[in-house]
Amino acid sequence: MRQDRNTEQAIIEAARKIFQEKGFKETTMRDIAAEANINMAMVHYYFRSKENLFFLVLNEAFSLLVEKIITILTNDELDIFEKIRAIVREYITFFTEKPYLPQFLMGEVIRNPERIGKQMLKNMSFLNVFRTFSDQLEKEYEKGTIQHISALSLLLNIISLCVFPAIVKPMVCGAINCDTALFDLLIEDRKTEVADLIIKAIQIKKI
Amino acid sequence: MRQDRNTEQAIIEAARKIFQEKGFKETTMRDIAAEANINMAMVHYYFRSKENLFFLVLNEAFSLLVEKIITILTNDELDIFEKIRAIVREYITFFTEKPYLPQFLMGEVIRNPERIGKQMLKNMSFLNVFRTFSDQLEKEYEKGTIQHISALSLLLNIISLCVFPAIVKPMVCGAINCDTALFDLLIEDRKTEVADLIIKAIQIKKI
DNA sequence: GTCTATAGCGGGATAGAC
DNA sequence: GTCTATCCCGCTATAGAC
Repeated sequence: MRQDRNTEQAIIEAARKIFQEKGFKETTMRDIAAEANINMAMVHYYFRSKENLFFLVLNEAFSLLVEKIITILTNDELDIFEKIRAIVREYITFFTEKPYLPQFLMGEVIRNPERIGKQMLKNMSFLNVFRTFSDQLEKEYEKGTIQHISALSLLLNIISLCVFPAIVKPMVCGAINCDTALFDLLIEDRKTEVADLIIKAIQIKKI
Repeated sequence: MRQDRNTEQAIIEAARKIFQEKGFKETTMRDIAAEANINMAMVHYYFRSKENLFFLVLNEAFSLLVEKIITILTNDELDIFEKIRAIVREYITFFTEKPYLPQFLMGEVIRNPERIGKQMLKNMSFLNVFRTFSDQLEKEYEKGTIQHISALSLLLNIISLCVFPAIVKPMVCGAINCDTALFDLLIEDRKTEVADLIIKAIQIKKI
């Protein structure tokens, strides 16, 4: 009985789960095989090496995030403020639904920053998107509605405020001895608060 | 010839360097011994296990950071805004001087969040400091100078904006193909920009 | 395609001479 | 205290039977 796709799919799903939980080094091929209810040799049969399988899962997750932000930034119908609100809402929601992702991705960003950076660079659309957004910011500045700010700095602020709290959530809950559900409420509020904060900080108040 | 302290010190310094560069799993006792110009057995003689040595280095680094923020938050002579400015300035400066630290600490926060959280909880002064700051915020709110915001949310914002950019610096430089020196300039500007941003966002404008 | 068994290596830890 | 040599385990990867 042929069950190529079944087995392959089962391995990918198992790998996704275990890698995202434990990261590259802490995950063993035995773990993955066990989770997929097959033998360790099969994992090598389908994916040749642990690295191959890992990068498959990593790129998959990373692409999701990058596509989200690109979709928003290239939407001509949104002004700067709507884009900010959309990014914040999408990211915080996404991380709430997939709580392992921030740690998983950040772990790899820390372990191997150049690899991910290079890969983003290859994806040329990213640089273009960045420039387009930068132009839009410049125009808004000339209209006198916002302060001058570099696109990089603005994006860094947005991503920082969305991602970092998700990463430190387990530590903070331990440190101040609070329930994770309570922290989730705080995060829920941040879906609008963070955007408000950033917009208020760059917006020039009308008289 | 007795050289307890020399050897012990050499090991700690070597461990600090290698662990901070490569993290726990990627570091081997052989690496550390080589860096300290001694034998691997000596490292075990002085510190019994890899974990012992690692936590020594980790706690050392982590304490530095926590003490910095506690010192600022408990300084009665500073108002809310001065505290925000001081924390931002101290942290960004610190991370610029020790570029490995953010990655190192964050790596461990991701790998073992509960352990660090628990340890902070044991350090009871931290919870008190947090409450004191919370009270100060409440008073400022009653004076009508700032919007209502929880101490946790505010601190999360500050730390996020200081730490996250330092962590992703190598990736971002790769992604947009910019020199790290250029990125450092951007970070330098953030020593005041980040505080401005946060203060502008919570401050209630006088009429 | 799927399994069992094992090669082969790199790591932490330790015994024991000096 | 310091060294060399070695133990022993757990991991990735593969050989080979079915």
